[in-house]
Amino acid sequence: MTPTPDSDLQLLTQAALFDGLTEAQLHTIQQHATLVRVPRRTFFFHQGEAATTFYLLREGQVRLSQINPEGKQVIIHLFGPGDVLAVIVVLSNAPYPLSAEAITDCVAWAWNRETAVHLMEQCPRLAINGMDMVAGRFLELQNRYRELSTERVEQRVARALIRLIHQRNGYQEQKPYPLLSLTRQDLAEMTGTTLYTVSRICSSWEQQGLLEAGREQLHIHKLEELTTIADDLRPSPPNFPPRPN
Amino acid sequence: MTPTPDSDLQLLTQAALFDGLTEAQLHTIQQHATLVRVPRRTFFFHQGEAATTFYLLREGQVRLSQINPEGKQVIIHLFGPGDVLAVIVVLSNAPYPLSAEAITDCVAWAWNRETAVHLMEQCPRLAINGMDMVAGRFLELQNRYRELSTERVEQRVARALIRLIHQRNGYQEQKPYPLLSLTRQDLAEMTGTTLYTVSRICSSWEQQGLLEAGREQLHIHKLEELTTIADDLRPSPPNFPPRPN
DNA sequence: CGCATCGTTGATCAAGCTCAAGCCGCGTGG
DNA sequence: CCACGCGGCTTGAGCTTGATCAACGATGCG
Repeated sequence: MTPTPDSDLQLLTQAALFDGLTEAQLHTIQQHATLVRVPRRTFFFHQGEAATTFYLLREGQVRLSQINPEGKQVIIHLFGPGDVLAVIVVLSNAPYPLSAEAITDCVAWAWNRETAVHLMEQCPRLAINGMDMVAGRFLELQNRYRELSTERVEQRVARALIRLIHQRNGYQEQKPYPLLSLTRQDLAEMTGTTLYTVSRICSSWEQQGLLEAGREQLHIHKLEELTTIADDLRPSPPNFPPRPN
Repeated sequence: MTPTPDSDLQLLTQAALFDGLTEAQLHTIQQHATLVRVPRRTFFFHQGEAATTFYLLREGQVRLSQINPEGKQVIIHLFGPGDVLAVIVVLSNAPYPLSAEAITDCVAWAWNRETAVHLMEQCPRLAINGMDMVAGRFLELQNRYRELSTERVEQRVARALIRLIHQRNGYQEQKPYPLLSLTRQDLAEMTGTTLYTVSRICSSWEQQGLLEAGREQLHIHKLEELTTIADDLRPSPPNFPPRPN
């Protein structure tokens, strides 16, 4: 951990978490921040450890996952730059309910529990922003929960890909949209299915020219088609009238 | 909507949401509150409406559910007295992402969006408490998501019952623990399965003397056994060595 | 009494999980 | 530079869980 150099203040101010704060407040916040580097395949924290720190991710990709007694993993979220790690849990001093692993080399700002609470009590705006970010995550999780309850595997995988493209590349990138450092296993753990099923689905989509599949990467050619797959409701024998309603 | 009578201030102050606030702050909050009554089978709000109001539930049971394009419902949470409704969404002025229906006659305090944001900016403590409550819900949802991903139906139903007993009756009640106003359909929508499967499971449990099943109610006799069912990992043919590890 | 809502149970069937076997590509060390 | 091994991926065969459909029973309410 090294003290944050001045040049970083710029970057800090751009984060959604700090929207609407005054110069002075930003300065205080920045003074209490430390910069951490977390190399690929190592952990920000493990499930069960005391939640002492929260992070604002500057560079890299982070996988938030929970593991159950049987050893099965579930991916709750993938984070990218600008996202906030462990805001929720750091307020109540419960243990981390899940683990955060760097999928690529990461750089993040870190604050500890006490300063976090203190800062929020000083500037309500910070608490409100935090709540807002939690809200977004909450909505996403709610939707994924509904999908897991009601949709078939193929649809869920399609949605997962769409979601990843939106949040990772922030849209702008050219077709074919790339998804890197993403294993079939990851996709399976995101959608509540198995490695095997994901593999079959990807193969089938590749044959249809929908995407190009590679080791730890996919390149999506026809996003629109994925969308129609995701929204396609057909609990019925092949060749069904599109739906009477 | 009627102005809140003074006698209610007592009750207000007990809510976890208002923990650690000063007398003065409580008074302000109370002044902006209105009391609403929502009869059984009617809605606090519907999915898709603009989120204008948030609620603190005083009496009754509320079902938070989301409905998908196909018309399938999913129950995200059941609320009881002291719980907070729609805190998350009222900050961002997005539409309600789900519907809230009274399963029994309800009484609740209500605040509108503007006053909520205003109050939180005034007393950070309120924002922090709100975040804390959201955090709890978030953790629950995360766990249910993992369960839905990794566990079999029977386990999920067992867990759902356990959870309901804890949060409804707050423990203290005598065996047999009662669960009222709870249909098989509700249980199915909570656990991501069908009415039929839940019915079969309940029948089987009843035969084993684990509980007593009735119309819209269950009386749990052996909570402990439910726990062992919930934790029972056996992805293997009957009569399997308990697990070597 | 009749209707609506809720619940039960059997028969059937398919989606997707599991297991097994083998391929491919890459990085490491001999 | 090659070979080896590991991590990731593919594909087939078989099987299980739990969904679906259908018919009927029970309960309560107006």
